Amino acid sequence: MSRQKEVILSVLRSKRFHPTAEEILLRARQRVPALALGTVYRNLKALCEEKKVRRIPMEDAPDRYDGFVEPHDHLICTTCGKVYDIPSLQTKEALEAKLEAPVEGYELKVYFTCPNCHNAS
Amino acid sequence: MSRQKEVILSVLRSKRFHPTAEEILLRARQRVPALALGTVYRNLKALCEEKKVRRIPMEDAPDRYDGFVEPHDHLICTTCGKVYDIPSLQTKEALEAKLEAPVEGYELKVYFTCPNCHNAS
DNA sequence: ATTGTTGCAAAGACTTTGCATTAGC
DNA sequence: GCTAATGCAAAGTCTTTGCAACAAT
Repeated sequence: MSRQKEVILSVLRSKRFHPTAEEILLRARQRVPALALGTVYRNLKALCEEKKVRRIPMEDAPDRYDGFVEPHDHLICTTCGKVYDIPSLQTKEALEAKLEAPVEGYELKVYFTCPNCHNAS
Repeated sequence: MSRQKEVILSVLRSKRFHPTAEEILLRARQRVPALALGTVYRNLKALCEEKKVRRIPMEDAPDRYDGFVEPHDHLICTTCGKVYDIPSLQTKEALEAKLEAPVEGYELKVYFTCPNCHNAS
């Protein structure tokens, strides 16, 4: 694992947040100043394939990435875009039982207005 | 409602499918030959805001659109990308009860391999 | 005439990729 | 040395937008 990949992964594991590729770049550059955005994307893609990182595709904004890969769902503020973790509200097995067919995975996103944004309005 | 918008909506309501903007363009041009892709996007956006159409954001492919707006979820083939409707597996109310917070909406996508693609492999 | 929409083409946002260079065995 | 990964910049994909022309009152 290259230094760059290592740093990108450690940024994602450093705390529970859901940064974009750009945000990862900024933090990782504190340790690898010459890091390029293309390298961030390349390594994120590889880390996702290795199941070490999870991508959170966003609807109208850059995708976010999650260093915590145990099953959980996401709660997304429709105002500021911030992403919160929530416990899994579905299981693959329950879905398979309902659908009576094998399921490869699922993605549940719940939209709300976070307390900050709610108070601000 | 302009002729263009009307035709776009009727394409989406003509049958249960989940076309991309391009696919809508091709079908709508049978009735409005000069139709432009920008106009399709503009009208799709308006129709979504009017809640007459639902957008299905896709992860690594052009978004798809759905002319049926009653609550339901989507089953997506990871091989061919085709989208199938399934009955709602969640309700907003159930989510609110679990999360103990007001919820604006949710999006559940379940991934599988459709029978066609499964047989082909 | 005025207002809203269109078609077209250019711009935008995000992500991927080609390639010469560099890093690590 | 050889291979894999990088930085950089250019290209790619999908979507949005500015604007002059057109439509519909």
